[in-house]
Amino acid sequence: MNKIQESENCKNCNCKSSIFKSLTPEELDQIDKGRYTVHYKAGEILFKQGTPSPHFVCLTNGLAKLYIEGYGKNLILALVKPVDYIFGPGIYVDNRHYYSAAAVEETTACLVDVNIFKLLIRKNPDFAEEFIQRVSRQAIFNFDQVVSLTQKQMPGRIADVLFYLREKIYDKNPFEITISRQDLADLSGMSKESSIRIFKELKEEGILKVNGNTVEILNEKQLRQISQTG
Amino acid sequence: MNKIQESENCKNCNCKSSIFKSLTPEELDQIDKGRYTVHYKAGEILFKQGTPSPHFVCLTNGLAKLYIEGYGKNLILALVKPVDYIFGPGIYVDNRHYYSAAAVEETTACLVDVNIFKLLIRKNPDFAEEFIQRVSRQAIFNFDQVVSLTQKQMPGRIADVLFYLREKIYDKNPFEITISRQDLADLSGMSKESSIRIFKELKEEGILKVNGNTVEILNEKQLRQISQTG
DNA sequence: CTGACTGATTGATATAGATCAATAGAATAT
DNA sequence: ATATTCTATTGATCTATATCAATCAGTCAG
Repeated sequence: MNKIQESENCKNCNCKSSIFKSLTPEELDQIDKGRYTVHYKAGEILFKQGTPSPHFVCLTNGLAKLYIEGYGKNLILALVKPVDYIFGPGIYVDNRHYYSAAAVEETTACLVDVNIFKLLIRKNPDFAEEFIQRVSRQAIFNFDQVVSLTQKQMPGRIADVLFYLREKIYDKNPFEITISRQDLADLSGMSKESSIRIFKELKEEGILKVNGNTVEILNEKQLRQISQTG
Repeated sequence: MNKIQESENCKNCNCKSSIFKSLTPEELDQIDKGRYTVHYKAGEILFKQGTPSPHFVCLTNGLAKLYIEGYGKNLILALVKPVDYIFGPGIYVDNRHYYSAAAVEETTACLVDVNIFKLLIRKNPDFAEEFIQRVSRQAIFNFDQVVSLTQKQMPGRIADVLFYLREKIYDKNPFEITISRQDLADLSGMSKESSIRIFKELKEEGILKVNGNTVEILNEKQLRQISQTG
């Protein structure tokens, strides 16, 4: 991920998430007061499922994974890249995290006091609406994911993950995969070995070109087909 | 489900969903203006995935299922009973339904104009906050479901569905299952035949007592165990 | 009462995908 | 440079679960 210029203040920060666009300069000042910046090395945990959630996280550099620690394995709900924020549902329920977050690459994040955020939600209807919109989009994404995971076979699920990585995360083709094969498996709800095997098959069929961690989707049509047929 | 007394007006309606508690009488009047009551027979569709979503639905009687029509099969996201509302994420995104809803039993619902609802979200911060809380709880529920569906084996998934039915839907033990075996399967992400088989096994092990459609959880501890071990 | 449709049940079979085990590379430490 | 550790890869085996097919029970129209 490209390095984004950080700022000393939320007002003139060019890495602020788009939901903040409806906030006035004064409101951004409020946010800024309860904010601090933290750096994480790859692999480090931002927060753990089950722990209290006193702030929400805005990613300004790097890449993080959000994952549920289930029964033996993990399920990756989403990857988060700059500039996006991580705002779990627990904040409006019992102030706990319902999933864990870990840095996949070297990562920088702003932590913002959750109470200030909640206050602004009450005060600024545009901001509230923007927020509800984000939460809604997230829910729709989760629907797609759960259908993919429960109704498609492995090749379809891997296809979906590949499209996700290309369109939502790395934003180009070819792209360099910076997550591990285990992460790939946790994203597609299968064993690490299976994800590797499907990956290989797609490569052998000429649908993917794989060079180390650099992946290119050569035959988009066919991959789309695989995604559809499950 | 017991029949709940309906009213001619939202203000003195005793079947209003609890999120409306933060609304003033005037605001309830507004809701009431764009509201109408509809009856559905068992099996009838309230709305279809993909169609526009001009109102949100508040269930006052009966039982409905919310389900995603996937690749060949359906996935039931939730059952909805009185008094609860159905408010899909599409309303704040592109005004489309992202899942379908159908009556499982004879059902009555109030349809409320979505624009009035949105207006009140902007106007009344308590209402907005209440709404966000609901959406958050829903998200947490979905997390639990996706973990159950992707990481547990069939007995664990059926156990989860049984607890769901007892605790969240029928609210008693023994309870009478009013959904079909196919619905049971769509709730637990497996084939109809498999759901029947697991059901039978639980009965034979003495964990369940089954009499027609009346089910009693006899050994809660053991069923909880099955849910845990996957 | 009787055929005919629908949902529930059971059994037999096939297979997608997990698991286990071994090896090969890469990366990091000594 | 070498040892060590961790991740990636491949192969062999096993099993959970789907699918197919048949039967059974209940319900409804005539």
